[in-house]
Amino acid sequence: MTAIESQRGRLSRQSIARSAADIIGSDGLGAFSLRSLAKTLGVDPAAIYRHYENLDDLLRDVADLALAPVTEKFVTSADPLDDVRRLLLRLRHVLLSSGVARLNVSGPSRHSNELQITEVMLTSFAKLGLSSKDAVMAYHVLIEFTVGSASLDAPLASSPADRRDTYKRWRTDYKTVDAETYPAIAAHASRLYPSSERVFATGLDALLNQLLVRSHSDD
Amino acid sequence: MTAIESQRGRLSRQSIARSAADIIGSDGLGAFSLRSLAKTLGVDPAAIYRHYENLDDLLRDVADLALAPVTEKFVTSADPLDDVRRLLLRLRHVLLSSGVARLNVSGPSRHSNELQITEVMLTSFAKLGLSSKDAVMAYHVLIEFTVGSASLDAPLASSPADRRDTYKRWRTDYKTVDAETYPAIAAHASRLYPSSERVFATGLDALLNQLLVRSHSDD
DNA sequence: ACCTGAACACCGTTCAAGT
DNA sequence: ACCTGAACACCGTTCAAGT
Repeated sequence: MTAIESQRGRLSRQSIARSAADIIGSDGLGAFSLRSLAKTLGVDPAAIYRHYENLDDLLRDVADLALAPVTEKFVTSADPLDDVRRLLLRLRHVLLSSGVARLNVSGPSRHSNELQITEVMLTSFAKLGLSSKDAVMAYHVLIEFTVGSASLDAPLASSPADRRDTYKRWRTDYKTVDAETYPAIAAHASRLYPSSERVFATGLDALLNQLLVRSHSDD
Repeated sequence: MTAIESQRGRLSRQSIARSAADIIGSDGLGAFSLRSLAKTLGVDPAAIYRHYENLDDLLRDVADLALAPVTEKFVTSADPLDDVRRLLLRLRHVLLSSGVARLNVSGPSRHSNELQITEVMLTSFAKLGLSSKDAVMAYHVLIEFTVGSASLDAPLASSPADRRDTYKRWRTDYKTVDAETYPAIAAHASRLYPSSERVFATGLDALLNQLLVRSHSDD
């Protein structure tokens, strides 16, 4: 109910990043821009440049902010492999539900939530007896798979029902391909495009399984 | 040497898509826009809309055009698993070198080059004795890993030397994290960020290995 | 010190007009 | 039928000006 009395000191990196994360979380990445953010904040677009160098700089903060729920209240168990599994399933879910999956932040942000995820994974691998070399490699492979596949699945993240419909449409599209030129596709058409959750879970388990095998030979 | 004599009939879906792929291939995705493409073609931006419904429609063609080298002169061997391995290494390389890795084309284009890749993979899995269900799942997992990780590695694709420098910088950055809060990261700092090629190769081999294991139990 | 306002150099897309 | 030109509703970013 209080009217805006002063335009000074209202902004901070925190309040800007949080507002940006809110816009992306509720209306999607497509609804976000520096200008739409400024409008939401009731501020001139240029004002943001007093707090952030540029859009990339801001998005790095937004991405890390969105990752907070991944390690929040995460309790490690006696099974380090299951810990990693649960953590990465959480990571995928958070990336998709927060709307930041498609955010083009290149390279590690090295902010707290990202570092926390890295720390949990590397600790788990150490518990599993992996060498430093294997642990680091496992970390990168699993992160690339999780973040990469979340990024590919993100555009379909609108609603579960919409997603199923999209997949269904793609499957029927595959049925129309020429069976002479593409016999294998024609034969598998009805099975193509299972739910992306099942694809991810299958790939994740395959990778985790193989990490166990690797830990035997290298110890 | 012939001057432009007529503005009519100079455009086609083929010539537009090819020109777009050329721009992206030589100057990168950042240099491409509908307007920059129109300028290269010596045409008004609006002219493109006579041939393509919108940008997404055009990019679908561009993406498939870029995939041509993947199956070109690809010869299958007596080892179907190695065929898949070679195909996906090619796919990654083409995605990165053509500049289209970051192209946000959601869903399958169902154009010829994409279908060709799908056909080779599904055929190889059949040769390996995988069930239809397992073959389709393997296909999706491997494509998500390959396309997803290429997408994440793309921004670093400038030059191999630049890439190494970037990784080196990141590794030294990790050495500055607080060793009390992040002991595992501190312990592994010097090893973090191995070459993305090695990460991909490791993940790919892990997944392919696991596919063999799976094919035993489900036959 | 922090925000505003205007400007710059861009976008994708639409639509009436030309040929 | 195909392309042009102008317009619309946007972008991120810079910089002088206000308070």
